[in-house]
Amino acid sequence: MRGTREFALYLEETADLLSLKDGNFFRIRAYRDAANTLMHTEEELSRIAEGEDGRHFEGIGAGMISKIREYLSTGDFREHSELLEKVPRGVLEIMRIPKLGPKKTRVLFEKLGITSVEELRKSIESGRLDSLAGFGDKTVSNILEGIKQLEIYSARILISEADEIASAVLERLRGIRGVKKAQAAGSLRRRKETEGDIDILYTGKRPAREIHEDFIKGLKKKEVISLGEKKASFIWEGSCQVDLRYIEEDEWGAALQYFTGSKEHNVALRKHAVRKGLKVSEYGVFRGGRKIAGKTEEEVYNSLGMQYIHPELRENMGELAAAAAEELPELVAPGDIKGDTHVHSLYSDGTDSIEEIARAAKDIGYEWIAICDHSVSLVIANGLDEKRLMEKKKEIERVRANIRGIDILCGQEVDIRKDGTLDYPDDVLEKLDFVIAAVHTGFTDPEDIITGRIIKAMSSPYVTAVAHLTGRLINEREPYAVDVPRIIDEAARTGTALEINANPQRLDLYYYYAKLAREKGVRLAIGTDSHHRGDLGAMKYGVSVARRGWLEKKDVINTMGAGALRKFLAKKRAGLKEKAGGRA
DNA sequence: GCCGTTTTCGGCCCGACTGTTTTCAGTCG
Repeated sequence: MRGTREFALYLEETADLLSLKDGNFFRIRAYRDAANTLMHTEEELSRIAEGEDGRHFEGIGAGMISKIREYLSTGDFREHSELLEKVPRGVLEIMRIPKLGPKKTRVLFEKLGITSVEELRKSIESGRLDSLAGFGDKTVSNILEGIKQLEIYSARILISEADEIASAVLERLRGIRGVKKAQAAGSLRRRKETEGDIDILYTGKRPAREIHEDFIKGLKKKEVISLGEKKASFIWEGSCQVDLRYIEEDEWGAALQYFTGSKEHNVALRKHAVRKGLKVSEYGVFRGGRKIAGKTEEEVYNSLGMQYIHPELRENMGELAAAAAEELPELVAPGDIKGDTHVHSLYSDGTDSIEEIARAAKDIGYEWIAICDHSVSLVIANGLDEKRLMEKKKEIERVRANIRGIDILCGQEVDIRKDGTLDYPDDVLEKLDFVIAAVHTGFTDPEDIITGRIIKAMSSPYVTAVAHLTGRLINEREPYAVDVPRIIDEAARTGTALEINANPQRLDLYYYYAKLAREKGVRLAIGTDSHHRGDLGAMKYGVSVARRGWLEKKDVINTMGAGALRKFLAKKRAGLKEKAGGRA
């Protein structure tokens, strides 16, 4: 799987290099399509190369198969290595500057020999671009601004930050005279984990340019990127690009569909439409010159002979075929959630007492909550030894008696030690209602070591779920090396749940692994990893990941009532003890 | 380079905004 991803990146790079060399447009796209397919599969690269010349993988044909084979035996393939000899990687970096594409980058490289962003900046300062055809004053100043943007805004923002920005922009927009309805589209509406920019659509009864001009009053001039009749782009409070788009009322559905994406979903949808003799654009669905749909999204999908597809599913991962066959899943929804599986209290590194947490959970409408503090090894987070753990258990019993209507589970987030053993002995684990096992050490160990630790932990009858499986912190820390598909298989075998960590900086398990887990019959546990009761609201981000992973209510243990949940917890213990010969 | 309900060749998704080349190319989504 690791090899698959690296190979996909090489394909992507080959496409970039070809575009600089003025390669055939469709050939370049074929490389990108193949890269995209491989980015979204869990299949081993060697398995793909074995298969019936890869026919069942979209965009992987005989040519790609032979490149895969070459890559598997040599670590690279000829087209890629030869192109890289001719074009330094620094040139690819230049192409990432906003408003610089392959054509202009190529001119800079071939006419002036510029091979890095830094060199480009110096060349502009020394006036080397002044006499270059196609590089007027405006273009040059845009490049300088683009270099700054590349540095400042290159990190994608978290979905939680994007939600805040979108709310603020929507509030401002709705306050402008003539604006009727307004809504966020784009990756934010698909609830993608991070956003590169934010798309806002609106309808209005005043010329859009006037509305745009009203909107940008108060923004700094350099924050305004473009200002057109239908679209305006700007940087919101120095952090993120926002695009506003004016939409005609009767084209709302088509526009919302189009600007929600994903790009891959839309391309596939349009191909599907073409096969049916129809044309889809952001203005509607057309047969010949006649518009047959466009007012609502439902209408758009229905006119193409398929069910409405929820935005979270629109990643071209099989949703079009499922919608055409009326086989889309009934996605789990925020209202289905009856409890949170991962909350820290004052006992370790949280800020609230168990009673405060329980009352907050009850206010949300939960039926139960699992208080999972850190275990003894995690000294830095005030991990609990056995004595304090028993105090915590007693306190939970006291609070349980005090607050009616919510079940409090005594849980722990138990460290998986370096050797794969758990941080408490079995007789202590047995006293807990809910155990999530987690890796907090050895992040740089190789894949087989970390995978082995987790698999060993899952074999314990007391481990309910594995927390934040890859350990990534978005924009801060890369995931550790772990063979997720193997762990999913093992989770299925042992009846262990896998956590979807709902903290917006983690969102780990990733949605495509959640989908794989569902396909293998593994249950998912959504935990907010809250350290303050105000963080319990992060549940919605976990639910979004679940929805993006095609999960239904029955796939998510948070939808169980307290009684059903306790039965589920007992089942794994009983099952694994039985397999161990009934001696445990 | 991929692909097939116009099928082994000849197509391959669609449109807006910007800047500059006064009729369009490049970039972006």
